Amino acid sequence: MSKPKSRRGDLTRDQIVTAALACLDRSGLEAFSLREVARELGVFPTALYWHVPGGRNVLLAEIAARVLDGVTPSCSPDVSWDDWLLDLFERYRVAVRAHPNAAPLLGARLVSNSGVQAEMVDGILWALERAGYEGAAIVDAYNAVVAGMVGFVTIELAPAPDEDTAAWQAMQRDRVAGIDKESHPALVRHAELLGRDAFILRWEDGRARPMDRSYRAFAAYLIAGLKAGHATPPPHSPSAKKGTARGKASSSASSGR
Amino acid sequence: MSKPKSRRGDLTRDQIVTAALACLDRSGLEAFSLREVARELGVFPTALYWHVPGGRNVLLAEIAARVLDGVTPSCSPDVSWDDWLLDLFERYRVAVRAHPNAAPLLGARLVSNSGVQAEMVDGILWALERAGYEGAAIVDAYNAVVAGMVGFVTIELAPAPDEDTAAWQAMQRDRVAGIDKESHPALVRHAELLGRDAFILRWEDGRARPMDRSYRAFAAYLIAGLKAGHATPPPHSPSAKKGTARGKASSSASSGR
DNA sequence: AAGATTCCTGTACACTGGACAATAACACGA
DNA sequence: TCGTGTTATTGTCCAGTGTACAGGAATCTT
Repeated sequence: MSKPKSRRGDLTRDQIVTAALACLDRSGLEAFSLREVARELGVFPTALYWHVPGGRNVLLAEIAARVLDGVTPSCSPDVSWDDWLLDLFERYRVAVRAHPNAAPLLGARLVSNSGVQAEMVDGILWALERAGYEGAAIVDAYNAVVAGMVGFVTIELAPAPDEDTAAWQAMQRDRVAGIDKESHPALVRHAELLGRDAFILRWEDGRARPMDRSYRAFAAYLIAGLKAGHATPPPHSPSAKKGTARGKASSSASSGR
Repeated sequence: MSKPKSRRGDLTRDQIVTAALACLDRSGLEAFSLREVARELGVFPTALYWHVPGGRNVLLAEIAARVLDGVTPSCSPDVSWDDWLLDLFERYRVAVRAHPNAAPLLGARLVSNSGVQAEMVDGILWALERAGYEGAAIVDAYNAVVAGMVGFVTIELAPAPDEDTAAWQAMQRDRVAGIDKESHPALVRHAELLGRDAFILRWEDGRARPMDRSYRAFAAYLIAGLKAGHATPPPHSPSAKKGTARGKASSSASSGR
């Protein structure tokens, strides 16, 4: 699988990305190294620079693009816009779950290859138009969709520390078990149910314990909000002063375009 | 600030975390190194291992905890639950924006220090209880809140590539400018407005161009969904078969406990 | 046949996180 | 006052990283 190289001019950019994705799947993002990719291809590390100028970061971006290849559903007018969005949510998650180690690339980097994802962007806008959004409001709605979809999956798959998992899991479990009943009553009240299925408290990541139900609920919340939000355009728009009341805190405001 | 060390027994864990956070703020996460932290403290790199067993990763986790210290608003029954959530959203973002380079730590890692964030968890649950959530549904609502809040900010602050930004920005801008009008009509239609304020298309990250308005809109959507969602409990619950209609795609389902 | 281009081999460098042993400074009981 | 053990830090070391750069061989062009 790695040996039948060595001929001349065989090394393709695609091959490199494929091999790199395989490495990433196998060894995780922390341990990802150009040298391992090169080893896999039976090639000197610096050979990669010829096909992937820009080196490591560019290669990682390429991987991200590859992972997201083909996620966007087709824009058939037969499906309602909200069903289309739900479909996109589902497919995105499936695609990323196929390469969970790539999740941080998609969520915690400004992906450069907007070319590849153009159809996704186009699709979302198309759906939101059909939902009644237009003008400046569509920008916020679009950002909400992307942030929700990408954000949830990124966090769901955020990797747990790799050092002896057993001990760490036990520690984590004990920690939530030993939380003060007096000062954190609500937490203790639901500790049982939250257990391994709640962000922050859980001791397994989304690989070991998928969060299908929560993800679907999340998508439902968001889309419900988008349905309502278009009727009453959120905060901004011409006249809007107290829109949604605020509490306290928050120093920096302003600068929102 | 870095010299008056050298005495004995002066090195504290807190000092280390402080210095590390300073390094992170200055040099970014990619370039973050124990050696730089040690240099800042005027100390040998391996000395850090004494106070921070576990090394790099543990130190990063510690930083994350430090950044989130004190975000959670107090749970006064005077504010409505949705206002309280809005306040949390706002404060969380302000806290992370103060140390944008730490954003990936919060969003793309399973933070271990659940102890520190116990009050946040407790607060969210308290708010959701007042919103009418209980039983299994509260888990999903909780996850939705965390995923939304953390997810958005993580993506907003996802770092742009650091290599000569000017050239990269130009390239990125040209790319969206040159998108095919025929195959991506909706995109081109809104390209003007989306421009620098939309995920994926933008060529600056959230440091250079904050997304205040979109964030607030996002929070509003989500909370609106949570209001509605509690009335009609989402997908699951005893009898629920077709809940929300689905489109196509989606191979893997199941396993949601 | 000769030259230019394309692709890859090698070498080199500055840097990383972290294991480990030696060593200095202190605390404290005798 | 003197050991003596614990704590905190210094050094040394190693395997491994990304990538700049100089060549050299295979292939294509003329």
